[in-house]
Formats: sequence, C-alpha cells, structure tokens
Amino acid sequence: MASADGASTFAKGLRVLACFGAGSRGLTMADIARQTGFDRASARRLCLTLIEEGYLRKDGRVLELTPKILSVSAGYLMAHEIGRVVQPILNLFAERLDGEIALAVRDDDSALYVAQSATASARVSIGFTAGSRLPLWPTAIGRMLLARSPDDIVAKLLEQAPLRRFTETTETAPGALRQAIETARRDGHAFVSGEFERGAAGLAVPVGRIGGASAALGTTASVNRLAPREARDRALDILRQAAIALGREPGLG
Amino acid sequence: MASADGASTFAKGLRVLACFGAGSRGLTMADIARQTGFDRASARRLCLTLIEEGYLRKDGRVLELTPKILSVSAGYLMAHEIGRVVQPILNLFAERLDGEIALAVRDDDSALYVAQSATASARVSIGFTAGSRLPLWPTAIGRMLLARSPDDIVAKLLEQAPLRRFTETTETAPGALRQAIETARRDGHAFVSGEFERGAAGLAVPVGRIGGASAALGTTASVNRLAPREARDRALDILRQAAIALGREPGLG
DNA sequence: GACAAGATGTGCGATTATCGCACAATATCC
DNA sequence: GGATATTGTGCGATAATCGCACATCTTGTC
Repeated sequence: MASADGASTFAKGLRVLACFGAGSRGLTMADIARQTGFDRASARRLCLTLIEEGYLRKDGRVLELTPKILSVSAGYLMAHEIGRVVQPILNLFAERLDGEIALAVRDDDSALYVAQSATASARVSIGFTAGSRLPLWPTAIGRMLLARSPDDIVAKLLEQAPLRRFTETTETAPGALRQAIETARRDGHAFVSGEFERGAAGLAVPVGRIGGASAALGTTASVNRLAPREARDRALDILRQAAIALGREPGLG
Repeated sequence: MASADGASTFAKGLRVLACFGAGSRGLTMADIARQTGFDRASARRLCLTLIEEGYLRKDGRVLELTPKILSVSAGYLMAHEIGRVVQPILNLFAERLDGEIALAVRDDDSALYVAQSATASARVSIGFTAGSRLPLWPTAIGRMLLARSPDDIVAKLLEQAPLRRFTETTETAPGALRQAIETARRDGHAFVSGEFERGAAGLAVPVGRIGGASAALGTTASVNRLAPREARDRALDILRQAAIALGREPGLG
C-alpha cells in the first residue's frame, strides 16, 4: 500500500482485530496467523500491540478481547443516540409485542443489529446482541433491508450461488428470492417463517436511516405466535407504530 | 517502538479509532490530529485506512463510525455468551425490578457496562448502553467494582485529587470514599443517592467475573423509588437473586 | 518418560512503509 | 471577498516493519 493511500500496517492490524469478531472464546497467535495469512512474526507483533493498547488480554497462550472494544462501539451508539432515544422506544414496543424487537442496517452481506430489546417472555434465540450479523436472504429483517437496497446490491447477492440453506425450508432460488424482496418492497413489510431458525418466524418493516444506511425494524417469535394471520397483523401494526415513533426522532429521519 | 514490542503504526491507528469512542456525531481529520497529537498527514493516512476497511465513512469533511465496529464488539459479547445467557436473565430481573439493570466490569478508571436491560417504565437517563463508561466514585456500581479491586487500585484512584464532582452532593473526599468502599465490601452491596445524576439513586451487588475482570450488577432508579428503606431492601433482594442466577452460569463463574 | 508436533520468542539484515514538512487547493465562516 | 480552517499531495529521509531462521517452550500422544 502506497503511503498516500493509508497505512498498511494499520490495515493488517484491523484484520487481526476482526478475527475476534467471530466470537470464539479465545484465539492463539498461531490461529491468527492462519486466519489472516500473515507471517507469524507479523501476527505476533500486531497482537502484542492490541495487548499493549488494552484491547486483548493473554490467558496462557490464548488471547481474548477485553471489554475495551465495547467502548469504541459505544461511541457509535452514542453518536446515533441509540441509548437515549432508540432503546427506550424499543423497550416500549418490545413490551407491546410481549417479545423481541430489533433495529438493523445492512452491512456488506449481512443484517447488522444496531439495537434490540426483549421482554423476559421472549423466545431465546442463539443470542443476538447489538453487532450481531444475520444473513439477508432467510430473515425478514434481511429481506426488508434488501428491499431498501439498490437493485445492483440485490443482484450481486443473488449471484452468489448457491446461497446457504439454514433449514430445510430456506428459500435459495434467486428468482423466488427476488420475488420475495419485491413483495416486501411493495407491501412495506416482510414476513419469513422457519427459513433461518427452525420454529422461528420474523416480521420486519422499514424505518428511516442511521448514518448513511437505511434501517429496518423487526421482530422474531416462535412460528406458533406469528403464524395466525390475526396475530401477525397485530404484530405488524405494533411494528409500524414503533417505526413511526422511531421515525420522528432526528437521528433516524 | 522497537519492532519486537509491537507495531507503532497500528498503535497510532488504534488511538485514532478510540477518538470516536467519545460519541461525538462526527470528527474531522483536523479534530483527530488535534486530539491525538499526530502530524496531520499521519492522521489522514490512518483515517483513510479506517475508511478503506469500512470502520469509518466520510460525509463531506466529517468522519463518522460505521456500524462495523459493533461487529467486533459482538465478538466479545458472543465469547462471553452475553446475548444467549446473560441478556435473558437481565431482561427477567429488569421486569422484577420494573426498571433498569446493568452488568459492568472495571476498566481503567471506569465502570464499563457490558450488558443492560430496562423496562419501558424505567427512568431514562443519558442513555447508557453496552460499552458506556461511568465514573467509579459517584456510582453504586462503580463503588462495588472498587470494593472488588485490589487496595492499590483504590489508592491510586483516590490519589487523583481532586475527583470530579457531578452533583452538589458528590462525595470526593478520599477518606469518605475509602470508607464507603469499605462499607460496600463489608455489606456486600453499595447504595448511592444523587451523587452522579441529580434525582437518581443506584444500588449494586457483586457478581462473578467476566474474562479476567470482576463484575458488578446494579440498578438505577429515581431517588423517590429507592429512598424508602423497604423499597430499597426489595430491590436489593431482587439484585441478589439476579446475581445468583448469573453466578450459576459458567461464563460468570 | 520420550518423542513429535505445535506454539512462541528472538535476532537481524533488507526493504519498504511511514514520517513530517512544505506547498497548493478547497471549503467554510463572517 | 477576505480570512481562516481543512484537506490534498509530493517527496526525501528515516525508522518501522518485514520475513526468515533458529531456539525454546508447551502440549499431546504413545
């Protein structure tokens, strides 16, 4: 990398840091060298820097993230008033749904959760938090984000054949997915049942923008809770009200 | 920095990234050069790298974090099963408290929120999220974290005279704070009223460890809600039950 | 306990990345 | 429109970083 374009050592370091984003409990320096393809000595120096700066801690030969990284992402959340404005609204509507609600944006090929709230009675999934990434094609929130994306983004995603199948009923045919995304665009909401997690259904609506990215609001519940048309319509109505409430806030204009 | 010790360019880059942790909506390259003390050209190159790697976006001359940073911190949350295990427990006990509950660890001179939950009726503060930093001396959760810290850490903090006063009643006398921390250690809980946010009171108990750091569990409510002894005892009982529930989980053993 | 495999630590010469500065261009503010 | 602030760029010098090889330590298997 020519110096005018940036700092290649920093870019390498960011790749090392990103290795920890996958959520494994800990990685060795050897793991990191393998995952990044960097020379062992380079990987080691970059890890030592992360330790020195407080982002990693060393437990024997295993390195793990410290909570310091949460501080940086809190900067993002604070900049967009997620804690002060968005979260209370999500808490309110999670109660009205008596379940779970999440706000996400599209980031690369994922739906990236920015905030979420759930009541105690909400169905426990594999544990999504702010920062969790969900695939776009088998989830309601993902399809709504695709519905709000330019056509070339959708086309590019659907070209990656074959798309991964998460359950026996995951739709992966490009034509069918294009149709589903178009339907979400037209109807102003997306509904998916059992295509990402068996037994789970999702519903999503569009809502404003965060930074430069369009956002979607979604809820996930057991199939039984969202399958009945009346229950689904009620949930959709609550989601729309939540979207309106969020839409009134300057940060999500 | 000798190469054997790490990568100084990466360290500088991490300092640039950390500038965004303060939560301002956006920073210019000039802002970053000022805050870090780096030469303008260095700051620019490091910012370009963050843009190239997808962590920042440029809006005119203002740079702002993208949600990609949330992904890295989600790695920390996933590694410690915050979403799958901790969050549902916090959601349950937030409802029992009919308010707010948060889990924090000590990081440098702050209480760093790792997870939190609130009901719709919870008092809205300045908007704390995972990653938010609170000062240690004027908050219940902070005092409990100090109560769980080695004596030298406490001494070092109290030596930084004068400690900041957040309200008219913020205690800053080292002797009195040492006493309060000792009381929290002995009683197994900390209670603070109106010392951090006017009109807000906090209650905290110790709970296990996350990674290598000891943790505390706290709740915050209006002074009126926690001032009556009976209400406070009830809240304390619920917090202790939450701590027990969390303590049963391997990740917080 | 021995051996093999895997991981980490270290030194070092070569090379490249990065540095900081100066100058130019652009944008914003009054 | 002028002043101020910010950004963009080129470039020679310097220091950081590179990757490799060798050594040491730790872990796993028999």
